[in-house]
Amino acid sequence: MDMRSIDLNLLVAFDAMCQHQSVTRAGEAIGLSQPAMSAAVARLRALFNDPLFVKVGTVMQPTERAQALAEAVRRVMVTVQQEILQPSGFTPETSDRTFTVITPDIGEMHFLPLLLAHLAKAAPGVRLNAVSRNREAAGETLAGADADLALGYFPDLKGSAFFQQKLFDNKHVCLLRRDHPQLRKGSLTLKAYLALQHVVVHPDGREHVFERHLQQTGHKRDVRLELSHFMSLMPIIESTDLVATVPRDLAAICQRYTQVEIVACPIACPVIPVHQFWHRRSHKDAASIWLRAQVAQLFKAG
DNA sequence: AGTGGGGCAGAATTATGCGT
DNA sequence: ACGCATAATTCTGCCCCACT
Repeated sequence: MDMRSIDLNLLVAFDAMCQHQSVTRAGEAIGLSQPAMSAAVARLRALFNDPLFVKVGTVMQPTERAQALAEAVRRVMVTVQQEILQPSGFTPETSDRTFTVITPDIGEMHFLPLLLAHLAKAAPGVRLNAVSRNREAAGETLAGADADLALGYFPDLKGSAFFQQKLFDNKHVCLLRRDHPQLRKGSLTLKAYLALQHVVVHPDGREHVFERHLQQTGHKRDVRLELSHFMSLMPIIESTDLVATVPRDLAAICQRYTQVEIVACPIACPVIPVHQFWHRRSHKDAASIWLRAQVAQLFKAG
């Protein structure tokens, strides 16, 4: 049977007949006169090649064919009512939605603890899925409906397809172990900074703002260790004389969990603007709007 | 591509017949 | 008397085509 040959309103009539077992009552229930309802039943009979409802005493009793169809038709009615005709809204208190957020490992450390704590109270059924994407893939993932939000520094997410909201500026600071000899010598001068041994993180596919700035200004450092993950920094800084130059939010997390100190960086690198990004596809989506509002409330500076 | 008019098919309504 | 089916009539929505 071709879907196009069926008037789906006939399923409404069928469902009403199952519920009321009377042409007149079923018609009243769905706003049809008795003759119109009778005609709808006649069309259903022709469609399914079965009487569907036969008069037994005072009721129109469903035939075996009608009984076999009834449950499936009811499911269609419920699905249409609940998932198509319901006004689009988002109820955080009862939602069991899973939000997917693109963010690098720094972002996971910075955003997720606070966001999760907030969700536990405001939306206890909501789940979070944090994924890491490089600069090019972040846009494709948002556009492909595989993520709701990107949090962090994504300079490539431009154009009319994407919206963004600035959350805060991240500047670079230096991270040394708490009993590092340099800390006894006062503030960190450029000369002292360049004389130290450095650990540098090159996360895969991410923008290396500070490295690019050093190249442009011609400063040369003694790099003793290169890493691909920020997570490894904490035990390494804590147990060596190496210095790392990292975004302030990461440095603050390291300081919270390990014996390290934050020192102002003597090289004035441009600040890194941290935004939340979303695709125009989810711009009007009630759940996405709600999530963006929570992120802005929790992390937007000023 | 969008709009408006004519024609057509089918669904709804009214009136009525028929069976229980 | 009540409820279902049917004939005649009316109404509505869709399609096609011409026009802008």
